[in-house]
Amino acid sequence: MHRNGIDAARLGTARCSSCAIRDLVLFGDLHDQDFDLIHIPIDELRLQHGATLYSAGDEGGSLYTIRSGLVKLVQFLPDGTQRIVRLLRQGAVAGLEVLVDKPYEHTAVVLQETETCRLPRAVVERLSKETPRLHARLMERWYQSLHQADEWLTELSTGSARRRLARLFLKLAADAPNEPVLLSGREDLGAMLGVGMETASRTIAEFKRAGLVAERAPNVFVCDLSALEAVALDG
Amino acid sequence: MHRNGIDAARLGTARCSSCAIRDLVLFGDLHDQDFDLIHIPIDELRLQHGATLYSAGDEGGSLYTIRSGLVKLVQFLPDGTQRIVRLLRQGAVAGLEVLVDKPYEHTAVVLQETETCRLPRAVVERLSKETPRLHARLMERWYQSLHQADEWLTELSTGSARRRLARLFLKLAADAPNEPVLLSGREDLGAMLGVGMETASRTIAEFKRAGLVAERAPNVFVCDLSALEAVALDG
DNA sequence: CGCATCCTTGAGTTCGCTCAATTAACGTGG
DNA sequence: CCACGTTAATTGAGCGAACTCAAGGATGCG
Repeated sequence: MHRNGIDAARLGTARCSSCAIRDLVLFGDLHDQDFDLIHIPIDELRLQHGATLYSAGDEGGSLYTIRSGLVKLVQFLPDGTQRIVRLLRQGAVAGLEVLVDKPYEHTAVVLQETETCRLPRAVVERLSKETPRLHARLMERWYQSLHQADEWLTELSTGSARRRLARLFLKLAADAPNEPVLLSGREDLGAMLGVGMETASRTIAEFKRAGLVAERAPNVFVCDLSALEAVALDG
Repeated sequence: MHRNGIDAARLGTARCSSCAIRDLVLFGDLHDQDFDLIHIPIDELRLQHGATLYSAGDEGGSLYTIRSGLVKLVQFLPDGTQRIVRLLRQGAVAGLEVLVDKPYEHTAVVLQETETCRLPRAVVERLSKETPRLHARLMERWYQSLHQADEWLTELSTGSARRRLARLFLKLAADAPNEPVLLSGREDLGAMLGVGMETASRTIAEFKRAGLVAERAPNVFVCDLSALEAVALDG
């Protein structure tokens, strides 16, 4: 399952009822008696940059709740090129498709050190049968994924490379406006925006010259959000 | 609700238990006693080209099951341009977002004469509480939407206009390889592929000259699928 | 120190956009 | 029945953006 054994550290068996980010995760609404239904251990994992949660086409055994970090969902085209279709952050769920008995649609790769809970399919299905509360949570995750997919299409796949890049920075900075934005290389950047990596590099360089962003360290950017906003709209 | 009263004909109150396409629709798995729970009428509507099911931002009152026809989901960008993010055909559901208490994400516009069942939110929620069978169906719809969204991004928003157009034809012809493909104008075509309408027109013209497609009547195309396949891959 | 990887930058070409003019199709009213 | 107006589609010309191919720096690790 885990191709990069080196990069996957099993932290232990999760105790959901005392989860620190309980209100964010899939099982947040469950009660103690609900957890009694779980007889399969839920592993908690820490994964390093580059580790693979699962690969497209694998028969899905588990869903993954992202507790912290950043994960990319990659889709490969017949011609070999790849496209990043979504980013997953704290609270998101990867691998929902296993709930409808499909193999994984994407390859899920860790971009920044990630802590995740692996939820065996059987656990979610069992709980889903018993407790209506989980349904609402599940639908919210489906919605979030779908919403992000649509946003990705309209915001990051439409308009000039300048505008796309500006919108990406704004999106990544959105929930922590004062924190620097962390990226993971020009190649990935291109794959997110649907442009070549040279174009990504050139556009970043241009942004730096214009003072829209500054690269504090490799792939660590501080952004002038209002200036980026202007670029996202006017070009 | 219906901006185009002219184009919306109320066919009557649906009787789900004798639905002709029951195995395709959302309520397909329900039993007679389930339907007893419904005390709100489900309207069946016939809508003409150009009619609007709902508009982005509206507070969602209902979901819509597409019984036949073709509907586009359109998203408007801040700068005024619009992008078609998905097409809905027989069996698909529009407006799932109302189930998580969100306003409609898109504007849903009829491209080809469409028959649809309007499912008031309260009905779906009520049934969803009572019968687990509906959950599976609902998740399948979420999955279908998400899957299509991802496909749309990788197949119709990546690569040259030639390749995108070829892939669109293949996608539309997929479930009826011998039927002609129906489109709805170059403007919409551009909005699906993320290119200008002039480019859409030019590319169609090029395909016609090359014998890849033939336009039997305005917006009615017969396709050479294997030739299109080659274009989709090699360019 | 040397190799590998990632990033940058250049030059040339192609592709798609914009603006604009022309043609085609269709429905209305004279 | 034809002239007209309206809307959609086509086509051209010029421009700008992004791609490709390729070379040259930077950085880090063994």
